[in-house]
Amino acid sequence: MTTSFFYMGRKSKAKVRRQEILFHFYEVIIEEGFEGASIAKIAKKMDVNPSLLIHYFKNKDKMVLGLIDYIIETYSAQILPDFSTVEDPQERWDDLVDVVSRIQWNTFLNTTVYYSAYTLGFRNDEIKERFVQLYQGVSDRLQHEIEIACSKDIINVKNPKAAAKFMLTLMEGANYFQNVDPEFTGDQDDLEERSKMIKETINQMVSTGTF
Amino acid sequence: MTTSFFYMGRKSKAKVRRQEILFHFYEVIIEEGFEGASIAKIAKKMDVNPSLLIHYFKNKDKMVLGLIDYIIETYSAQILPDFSTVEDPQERWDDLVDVVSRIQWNTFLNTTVYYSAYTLGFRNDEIKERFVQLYQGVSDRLQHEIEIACSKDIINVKNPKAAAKFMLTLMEGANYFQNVDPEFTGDQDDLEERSKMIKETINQMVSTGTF
Amino acid sequence: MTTSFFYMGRKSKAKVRRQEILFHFYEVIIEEGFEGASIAKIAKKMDVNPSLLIHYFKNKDKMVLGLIDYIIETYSAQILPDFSTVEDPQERWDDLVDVVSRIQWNTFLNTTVYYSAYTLGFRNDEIKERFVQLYQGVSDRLQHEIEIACSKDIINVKNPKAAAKFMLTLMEGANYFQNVDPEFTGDQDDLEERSKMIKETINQMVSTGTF
Amino acid sequence: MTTSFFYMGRKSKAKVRRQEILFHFYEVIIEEGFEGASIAKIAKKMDVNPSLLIHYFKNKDKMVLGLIDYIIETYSAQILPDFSTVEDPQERWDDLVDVVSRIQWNTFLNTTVYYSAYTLGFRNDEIKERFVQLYQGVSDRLQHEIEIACSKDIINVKNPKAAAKFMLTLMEGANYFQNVDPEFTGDQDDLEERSKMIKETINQMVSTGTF
DNA sequence: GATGAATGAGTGTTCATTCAT
DNA sequence: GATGAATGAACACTCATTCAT
Repeated sequence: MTTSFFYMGRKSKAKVRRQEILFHFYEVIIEEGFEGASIAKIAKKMDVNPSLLIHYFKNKDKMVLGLIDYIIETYSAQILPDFSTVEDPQERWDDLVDVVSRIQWNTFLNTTVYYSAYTLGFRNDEIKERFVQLYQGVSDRLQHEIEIACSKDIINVKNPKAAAKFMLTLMEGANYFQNVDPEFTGDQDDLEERSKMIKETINQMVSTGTF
Repeated sequence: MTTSFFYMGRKSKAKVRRQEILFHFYEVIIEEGFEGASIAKIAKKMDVNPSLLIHYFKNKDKMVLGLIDYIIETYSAQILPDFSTVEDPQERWDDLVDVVSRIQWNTFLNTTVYYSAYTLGFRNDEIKERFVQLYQGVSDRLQHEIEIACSKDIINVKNPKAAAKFMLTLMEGANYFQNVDPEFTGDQDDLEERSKMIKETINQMVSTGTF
Repeated sequence: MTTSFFYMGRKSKAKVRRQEILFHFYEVIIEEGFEGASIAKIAKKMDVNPSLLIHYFKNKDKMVLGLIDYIIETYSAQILPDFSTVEDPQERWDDLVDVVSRIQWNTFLNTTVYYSAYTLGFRNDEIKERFVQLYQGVSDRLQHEIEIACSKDIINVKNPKAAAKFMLTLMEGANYFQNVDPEFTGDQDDLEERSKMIKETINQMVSTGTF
Repeated sequence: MTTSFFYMGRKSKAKVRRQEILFHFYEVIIEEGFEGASIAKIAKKMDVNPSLLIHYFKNKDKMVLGLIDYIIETYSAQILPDFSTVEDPQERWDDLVDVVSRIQWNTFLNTTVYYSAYTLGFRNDEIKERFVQLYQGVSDRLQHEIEIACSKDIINVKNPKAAAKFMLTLMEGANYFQNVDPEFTGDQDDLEERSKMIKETINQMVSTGTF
């Protein structure tokens, strides 16, 4: 539908509304699970008519895709800070490893929502592709940092890509396992200890020439 | 209650039926996702009446719990073989590391089904508990093997529990990451290479006194 | 779903229920038009749950097809009586022409329902086919009567098929036109007059060698 | 109210828009049936906002009435040409019969649309009235031509109105029947043959004093 | 003149489940 | 042990329509 200059009609609220809807979608999934998150429930939570959600997303499938994007953007934006401002190379590398070892993405992304989305990817290529790209992006950034650290002789790695993947594997494994570790308390000491272990593992691997 | 032959037969039939239902439940989840797996669809696939499923499981919640058990039993039974028959300690350790590094549980448990079940745990304590116990069991067995290898001076580990957790983390991380790695082809060479890297990582960590 | 001898389950009411549903479908169309005949309205009229209609017909399309069959069976059963018992050939022919000239199928089939169904045929080959066969059947029977009358020298027709089609055309045209004729009162005298004219037309055509 | 040039322009734009909407309404009915022709679909086809259609027609009922008018105007305009310019009375009559025998109104009016509209008349007096008047008009014109032909001794008819109705009946019956005649191919020869038969029938009836 | 926001009733259909047989 | 009848709540979605801009 072309919007001519003369007949503009009502101002679009689409961007804000869509964001708002996705936020509530997210909230309902937390409370009721992905399979329990119906349009009606989301609408009720927003105190609007269910058909309004359809108005903004055409159908639920597109709403789910919107949510996936929302999740992935959140993840991307928060998973790794920008290290390019850190001048000292040793410090830059230490910062990176520090961040990687401390990451608990269930603090900025609800676990149920995240795993629900991730699981959808196995039966939906469009969704899978987004996750692939997400991890590709993170992997690339890690690789980039590894290469820099390497060039400054901070670490010793022949295959930066493999090393980046190893780091990612460790990050994800730690996160995954945390969910089922009965000894995981979440308190500061526990987190510190785990972080330290991951850090040591990484440093061990990047200094002994394994990669 | 007498356990006559007849009674056994009856009981066994119910058991078989339940197994059969769970198997089809599993299959439907693969095709339609957890949220798409309805009693009607399962019944259709089995070519029986939907009421029959209710008859055997009382309600769907209990059917889901049955499925979780089914999954966890499968996982438990297949994740790690029994190494107690291997006499040579070095060989026993090598076998273990070999198995751990090669594990791809998506070969014996469908990824969608597994992650769906895993995700349910975040909102259902009963389910969570089963997963916790599952990993606890695996962790205990790994720890046990580490202790044996340690006592025979094959490896050098002060904190066997931490080492076991590290191995689990690596296993799960590798599995998780595989799903989103665009470079993962699944062919023999690729698998071999990944396996080798995990093996080296483990051996590196258990020999340098990190744990 | 196979119904073994041993486990028969509950007795099927399908045949009766389906008929009952179709009857109410028909009734609702009369009151609200085809486009206004929703499953909910039919169910309400029957004082049952809407999902019960789905239970018996799977979906609305199949319900519509069921209705078409219902209509066509009614039409077939009532449009022409059996003339084979009439022994005297002249009487047999006269009876036929009498019936044909008097037919007002809106007395045994509601006009809205009938035309709605007929109209559906233009966009649905399955429905169209049923109407084609319906008219084919009537045409065949007319042709058969014409041939008999011909062989007994009651009438003089070289092309019985064409004559049969002409009679059908006249029948349908008269019915169609009646609906939009402001002078059509429907009272006895009017009907008689129209009937007489059709009769004369037919007899004129089958005696002067037009066919 | 002054009919200034400007005002004319505005008024004309509305008229054009309304025509445009009705045209697309018509098109959607062809594709989706009357019951499937929603405002949203029409708007989508026109690539305008649904509210615009309401803006021009107030509500759907009035849009339907507009469509009926559109159909009836088209029908009226095309069903019978003006014969008043034909001077020779025999030729004039022959032309008329020729036209009548050849009419296939599904060439200038889609069958689905026409029958849908016609069917609506049974439950809506306003619509019925328009169809009645439509056929009244056609009937009057036929009667007029019959009277002229009679006065010139081309044909022999005592009851011109009855003869006109007969012609209309034949026209409509032929059209109706064509839709369900499996032997109707639509090719030139077939049409020619049918046309010839109708022509003969008419001429037979208007010369033998049946009317 | 035209758009987009928003509603509320309604659509067909699926859901898990109960109960009679 | 198994089926089929029946329900009632819920599902995603479409409907015509109103109103603000």
